[in-house]
Amino acid sequence: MELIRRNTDYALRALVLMAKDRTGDVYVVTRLANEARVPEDFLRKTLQRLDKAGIIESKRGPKGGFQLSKDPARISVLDVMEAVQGPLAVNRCFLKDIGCDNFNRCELKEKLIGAQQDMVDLFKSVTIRELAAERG
Amino acid sequence: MELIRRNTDYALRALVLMAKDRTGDVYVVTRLANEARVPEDFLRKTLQRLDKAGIIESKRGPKGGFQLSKDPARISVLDVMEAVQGPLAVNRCFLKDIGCDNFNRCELKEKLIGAQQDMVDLFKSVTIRELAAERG
DNA sequence: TATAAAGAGGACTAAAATTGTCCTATAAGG
DNA sequence: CCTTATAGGACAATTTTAGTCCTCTTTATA
Repeated sequence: MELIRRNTDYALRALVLMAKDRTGDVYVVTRLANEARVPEDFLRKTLQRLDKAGIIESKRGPKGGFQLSKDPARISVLDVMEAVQGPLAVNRCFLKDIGCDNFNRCELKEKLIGAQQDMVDLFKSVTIRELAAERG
Repeated sequence: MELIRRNTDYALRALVLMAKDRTGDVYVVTRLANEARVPEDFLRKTLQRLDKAGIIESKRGPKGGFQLSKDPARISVLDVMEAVQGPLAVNRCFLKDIGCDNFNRCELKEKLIGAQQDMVDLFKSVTIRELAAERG
């Protein structure tokens, strides 16, 4: 069971690259894909989602590419996960738009609702800035 | 993205049923499946995993079935998740037997390792007894 | 203004994981 | 020895995830 899927992983790697040498540059997917060692087309799709979520900005045409649109300290792993792999939930019952027939009579609910929030908080507390920080 | 899969969900429901009216009885899968409203054959497979993990015991033959082999207060949701859907990990790098080529040089690692432990603790802290407790 | 360099977006395929079913074997009670 | 139950493996169906490809649009600039 893994919580962070490949697309989120790829997205995080790309964001870390962008956050690292932050000259305000625009990054072309080809370069990001090479450096992060991930499939280019797939990464592009993934970055498009980050764009829609307002985490990065895209620019078309020559000299185009992707660019952080926020301070890395303000981008959490949760933001990225949700942008890229959808809402985080302990299980189906807690998913937006799905819910559960049985929700109001369910014994499992009460405790798990807390667990879900804890998980959300957890991933909200880790930011790209921290991930990009060099280790000693 | 959901963390608790269907098989774990089914397992939890069955365990809660067993924990509730605890007469030491043995439960036949057919009954559990009906009451929990889950596919019988699939549930049986799932219960076999719980058996191997030592969470329940199986008895064959007439008057056979499944039975809790532990105090429900000593069965955590984590136990069930791991028995039924495998080890819990934030991502592949942290999975037993897989690891990651890049593990020692990875910036993502440090923070996520903490997140993983927090999640484990979280699910370890919720037990079947609590799930089975009637709500007021 | 033509060209080339990007991303946008959709269709599609491939692969993998998950869920579910079925068949035969084995154990055990009456 | 018959019936009830699980064990276990093979298999099928479904869903999710990952990845590719083709065409379109945007835009810098020669």
